[in-house]
Amino acid sequence: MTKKSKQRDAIIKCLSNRTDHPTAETIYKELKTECPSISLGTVYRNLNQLAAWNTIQKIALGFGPDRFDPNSTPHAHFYCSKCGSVSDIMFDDANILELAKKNFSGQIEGHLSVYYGLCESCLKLSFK
Amino acid sequence: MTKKSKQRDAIIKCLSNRTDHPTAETIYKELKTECPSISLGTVYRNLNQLAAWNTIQKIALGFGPDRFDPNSTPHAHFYCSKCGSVSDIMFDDANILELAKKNFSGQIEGHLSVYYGLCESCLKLSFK
DNA sequence: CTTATTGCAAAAGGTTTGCAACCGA
DNA sequence: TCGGTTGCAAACCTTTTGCAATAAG
Repeated sequence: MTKKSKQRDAIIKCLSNRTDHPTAETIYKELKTECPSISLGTVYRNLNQLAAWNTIQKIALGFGPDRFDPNSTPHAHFYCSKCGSVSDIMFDDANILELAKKNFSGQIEGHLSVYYGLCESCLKLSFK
Repeated sequence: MTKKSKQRDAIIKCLSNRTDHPTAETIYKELKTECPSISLGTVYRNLNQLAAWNTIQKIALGFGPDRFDPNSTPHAHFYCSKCGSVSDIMFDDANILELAKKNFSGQIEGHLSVYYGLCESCLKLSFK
């Protein structure tokens, strides 16, 4: 049986208000002001729990700390190698999964997909 | 100027003889018999160097230790969530990159792509 | 002789975990 | 009261790094 907790609620609220796919540490620091007793371990524990419940999504970039996304629908992400920002790339995965399945003899259940390069604003800056 | 080293050659040879995308630790243990003085730090240093030279490829799965692939051509990988094996999925990335570019306003330079599920042999076992 | 490379061990970075205290049902 | 949740700190896992010694050119 799962009980409600002030900390978990605060974590969900904080994550839902953001579109920047923050790290556990970022969330921890933000919550520290409104809930000074919270600990980093609790943030990690709750984020993992929420991800296991498929309420949120954990995004591994392949380097550095994991990011978290309040949108648990499977979608690809983009990492800007200049400013470090992470954003969504929304498009239908179906064709991609089809293509992958055609080329693989096992059973594909999911896909971690991270594109990298220059985000829109860094791209603009590089032309100045 | 880059000098040749017995250790680096042994690492390349070891990796080239494998198709299982080993971790640095696995390579280290295998080399330990033929070259007992080698250290894990040296294995990491060389693998990173070779990846930077684009001689090999470093594969981040998003969890656990990184894997290494003697094939530096960009291609997707598959991780079996049952047996932990990593294998290649070869197919043309071009359409996928096209699709991603259409849906993103920045400049995409590369793509980390890891599928997961059951590999062929684990799939067979699950029907027994 | 010069300097890239090594082995070693310590440190870094990110995350998990054990445990006693706490709090919600 | 019962057991899920917390805060804390220590442990963990993987990888990087500083440094003196070694070896390639």
